[in-house]
Amino acid sequence: MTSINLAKFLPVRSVRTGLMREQVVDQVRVMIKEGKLRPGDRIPPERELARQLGISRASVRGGLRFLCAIGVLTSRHGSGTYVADGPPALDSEPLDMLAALHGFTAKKMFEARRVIEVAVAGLAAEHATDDQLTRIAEEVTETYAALDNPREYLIHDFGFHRAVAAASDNPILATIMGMVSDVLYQRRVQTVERAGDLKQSVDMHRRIYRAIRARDPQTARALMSEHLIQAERDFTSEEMSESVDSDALKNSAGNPGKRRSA
Amino acid sequence: MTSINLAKFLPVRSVRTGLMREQVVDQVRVMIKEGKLRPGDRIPPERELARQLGISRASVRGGLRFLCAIGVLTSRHGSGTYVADGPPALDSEPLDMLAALHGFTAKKMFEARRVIEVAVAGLAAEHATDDQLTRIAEEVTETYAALDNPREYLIHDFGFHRAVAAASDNPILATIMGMVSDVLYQRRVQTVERAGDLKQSVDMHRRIYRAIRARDPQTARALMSEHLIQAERDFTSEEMSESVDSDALKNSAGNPGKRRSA
DNA sequence: CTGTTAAAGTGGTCAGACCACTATCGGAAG
DNA sequence: CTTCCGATAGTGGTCTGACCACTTTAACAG
Repeated sequence: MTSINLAKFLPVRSVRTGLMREQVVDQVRVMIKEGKLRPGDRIPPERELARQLGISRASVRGGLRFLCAIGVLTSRHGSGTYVADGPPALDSEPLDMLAALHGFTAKKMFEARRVIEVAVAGLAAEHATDDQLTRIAEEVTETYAALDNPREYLIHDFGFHRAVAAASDNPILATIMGMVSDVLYQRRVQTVERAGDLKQSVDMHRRIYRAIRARDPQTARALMSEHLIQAERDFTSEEMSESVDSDALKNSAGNPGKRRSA
Repeated sequence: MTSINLAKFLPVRSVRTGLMREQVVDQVRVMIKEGKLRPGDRIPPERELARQLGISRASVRGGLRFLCAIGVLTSRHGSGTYVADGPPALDSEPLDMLAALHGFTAKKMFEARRVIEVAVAGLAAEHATDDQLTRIAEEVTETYAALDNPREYLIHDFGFHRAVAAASDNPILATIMGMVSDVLYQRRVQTVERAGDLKQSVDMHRRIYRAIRARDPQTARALMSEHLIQAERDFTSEEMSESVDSDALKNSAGNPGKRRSA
């Protein structure tokens, strides 16, 4: 680079009425859709992007923050900004906010979850690989082992459902299910200490697993439906039994899924 | 306010290792969950939020940008920042990016859509109000009227599905369906000019509508399933017939849903 | 009362600086 | 030679203050 920033002499703002930070988003979007950016890749430093696009670093950061917010990028302080890797996932925060904003009821939430999970269970029975079956079985085992530890139990409870979704061979449904169940998980973790019969629930997990392993979609669907109807009942009764110390452990609550921040 | 900014004298950064902009997100999140912020409300100006929280305006903007990105807030240049209003909706951009990043196939996309829409059609048959039935009928009519205008046709095609979802009485499923179908819409709009028999599709819409109006969930579900299987076939064949001028109208493509920007 | 204009308010951008954290590489200690 | 550690860039995070672009409002002229 031989010269000072030319941008200030060019009416860049005028030619494209769009926002400056949109340039960053568009640039990254195009590169992703053209396959030039793969999960795990590192993108250029903010200062260099600013120079390349002829805009300020503040605007670059605006665009990058947007992409971080929707889960496409992740920033690591001191290291760089990377394209999100790992299994595809949608942040549950938007849905969670939407639920609070529009007063979505738990009943409707469970209904949505049931619609998706029942289908997912059927697909898993059709498509699960041996590895995926093993993964499901492991979660069942871990859940049994955590029957006396509500917090740990819950992690493997939802881990089971996540494993089933992963075995459905449909990443879109798995991703959406993960988003919905994550919202439910965050509510559940606050009440699970007052839970009733946990064993009954794991037993059902085991039966679902067996149906999937037996390649029996119909049974898998039926059992999953029954299981979720029961889960809703349990959840509702947990919420009913208000206890004074309910928020004692609210803060230290772990999360089985990934949790993005701004 | 009687004093200068005190923040610089306090080791704010130290006590909470968290990011500064997270303060903004947390503040808004709490206010939403406590019901103090309703859709359509205007939040304080950036400069005032910065003063209240004792952080810089840049950090405030960071937090607000995050909330805008996930669809909770919308900024209006020169006016203010508002809590998102209108019907609940999840931005399709995250799912769209995820699809590009992980190579989700159209086949899987349609499968996911079918799972959700079939269920939604059944629920609509059970719960649709008269107004919602009218809304669905209107979309069918408009679609018939646009049979000779592929672009307009497509808007009302997806409008029909959106109307059915709205009638399901489950905002979560409706929101998720909107997100998925929006991704499909954006791909479809690029190929619809080469579409084949549009009338067959809208005829099916009419039959679905009748099943819903007749309060016949089973038929509604069956017809919706059949309809979407056919829609997938149509879409696939449209994509096969590659044409040189396919991107001529790509830019001017309208969008029936809302489209957020950074 | 109506239409126009000026002013204030607000989000968007810019500039340059400094802080906090990470990764890397060289040299010192074992 | 290996291991450990400290210096050193490199990178994202934050701060400051200024100015620009747009919207809204209110004052003003007709």
